[in-house]
Amino acid sequence: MTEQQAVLDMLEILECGGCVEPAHFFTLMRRTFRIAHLLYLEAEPYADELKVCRLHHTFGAYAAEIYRSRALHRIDPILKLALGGVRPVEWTMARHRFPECEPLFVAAQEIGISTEGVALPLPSPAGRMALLAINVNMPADEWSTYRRHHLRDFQLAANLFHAAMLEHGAMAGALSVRDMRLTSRETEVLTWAAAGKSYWEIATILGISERTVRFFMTNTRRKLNVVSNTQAVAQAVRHALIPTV
Amino acid sequence: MTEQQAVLDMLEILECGGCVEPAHFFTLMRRTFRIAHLLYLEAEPYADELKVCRLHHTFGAYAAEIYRSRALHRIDPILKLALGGVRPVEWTMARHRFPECEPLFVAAQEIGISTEGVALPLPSPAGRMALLAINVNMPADEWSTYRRHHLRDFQLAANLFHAAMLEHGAMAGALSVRDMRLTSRETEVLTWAAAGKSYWEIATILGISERTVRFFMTNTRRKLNVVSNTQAVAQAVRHALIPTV
DNA sequence: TTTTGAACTGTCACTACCGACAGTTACGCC
DNA sequence: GGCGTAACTGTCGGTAGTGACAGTTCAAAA
Repeated sequence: MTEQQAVLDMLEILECGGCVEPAHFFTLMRRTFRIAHLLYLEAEPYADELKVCRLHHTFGAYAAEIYRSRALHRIDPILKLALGGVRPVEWTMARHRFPECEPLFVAAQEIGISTEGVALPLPSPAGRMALLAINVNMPADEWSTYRRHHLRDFQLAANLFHAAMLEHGAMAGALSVRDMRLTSRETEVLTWAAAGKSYWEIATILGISERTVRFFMTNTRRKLNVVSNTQAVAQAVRHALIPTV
Repeated sequence: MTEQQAVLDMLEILECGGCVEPAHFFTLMRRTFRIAHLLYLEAEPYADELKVCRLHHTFGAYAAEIYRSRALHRIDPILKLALGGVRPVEWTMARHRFPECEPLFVAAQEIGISTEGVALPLPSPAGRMALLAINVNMPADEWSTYRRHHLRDFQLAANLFHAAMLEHGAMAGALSVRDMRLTSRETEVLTWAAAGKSYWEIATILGISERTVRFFMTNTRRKLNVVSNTQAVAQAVRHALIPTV
C-alpha cells in the first residue's frame, strides 16, 4: 500500500516541523492527495466583519479578483461555518443549506473550479480563527469515499501546518508577555475591576483598604505599560491574565 | 482490512455527532484502538495557575487521588506543553526534556499505569485550552509504529469529540451575545477606550464632541448590561466585539 | 545580615467618568 | 406624514479614578 505509506511519510515531515512555507505545504498536499486547490485563512472577528490576518491559496489571481470584485465573501457560507465552528464543513452541504450563496458556486464553475470540497476549522487561541479549505476535482460519489478515507489525514496535516504557522509569528508576543507577570493580589484586583467593581467595592470584597486596591492597580498599570484601568483590563483579557467569566 | 474499516466507522459515528458522553467516547476509543487510558481536560489560564473547566478520564479514583495529593499537576509537563501548545506531545519526549517531572512517571509506574502515550492539544476559542491524553500499554518500538499509523485517527477523533463537547455548553453564551450588537460608532469608541484613550482624546480622534463620545459609551454600557467602561471593555474583548490589537 | 519583593496604608489635588436632564438632524421604511 | 434608529450636542452635580507625596510589615532569597 504505497499510497498509505506516502501519506504517513508526509505527515511525519509535517510533524517534524519541516514545512512552514505555505507554498511548500500546498505542493506537498497536492502531491500526496488528489487535491485540486487549497486555501489557508487566519482571521479575527471585527464587529460583524472579519479582519484577515493570513491568507494563502492556490486558486490564482484571477479567481481571487472575481471573489473580491463580486464581494463573494459576504455570502460565502464556508467562512461563516468554518470560522467559528469546530466541525469540518462539506461544501455541497453548505451550498444546500444556504441557497443565497449560489452566486459563489456559479462563479466557481464559470472559471473552471470544482464545487466539491471540505473546509477544516482550525480554532486558535485569543479569539482568532483559521481554516484550511480543500478543493477536489472528482465526482460526488467518488469524493464521498475519498473523503471518508482521508479526512483524518487532512485534519492532522491541517493542524500540524497551522501549528507551524502559529509558532512563526507568535514569537513577537512571547517576550512582552514575560514582563506582564502579575502578582496574585494584582490579578485579583484586576479581575474585580473587569467585573465592574469600584475601588471601594473591591476593597470591601478583599477586606483591605481602598488605598491598597489603588496601589495594586497602579502597579498593574505600570507592569502592563498602560494608562488606565480600562486599558489594563483590555490587555489582561487579551493575554488571558485574568479568568474568563 | 477490517481494522481500517472499524476506524473509519468510528470516525463517521463521531462526525455525525452521535457521541457527546465522555464515557461513551472513551469506550468507543478503547474498543477501536489499543488504548489503555484516556483523559480529556478543558481548562482556562488563571494568572499562572489553571482553572479546570471539564475533566474526564479513565485512570480511576485512586490514580486521581495520588495525582492530587502529591500535587503532580505542578510538575506535569504534559499540561504545560499540550495546554498552550499546538503540536501533539509525546510522553517520553516530555519526560526526557523535563527531568524534574520524574515523580509523575514514578507514581504512574507504582500504580501500574504505563508511561507511554501522547497528548493532543485541542485549542479552543476565547483563550480556553483543552487536551486529550492517550495512554497506551505497549513497548516503545511498537508504540512508535502504532502512533505513526494512528495519530491522524486520534487527532480527528479528538477534534470531533471536542467539538461535540464545546457545542454542548456554549449554548448559554449564544443568546446573550445576540443582544450585544453594537453600532459602528459604538464599536469605534469602545475600541479607543480599550486603547486607553480618554473621552476628550476619542472625541478629538473621531472629530466629534466629547459629549457624543460619552453618549455612545452610555449606549454601549446599556447594551452590554455593565456598569463601567472598564467592564464594557472586558466584555467586548471576551466576546471579540472589538479587534485584537 | 542585608536585600529584595509583595502586601499593605494614609493624604492631597486634579482629572475623568457617569447619570439624568433636554434636546437636533438625517436616513430609511410603512 | 409619522415612526424608528443612528448619530450627534449641551449642562449640571456627584462619584470614581489617577499621580505624587511618604511611609510599615513580613518572608524569602542572597
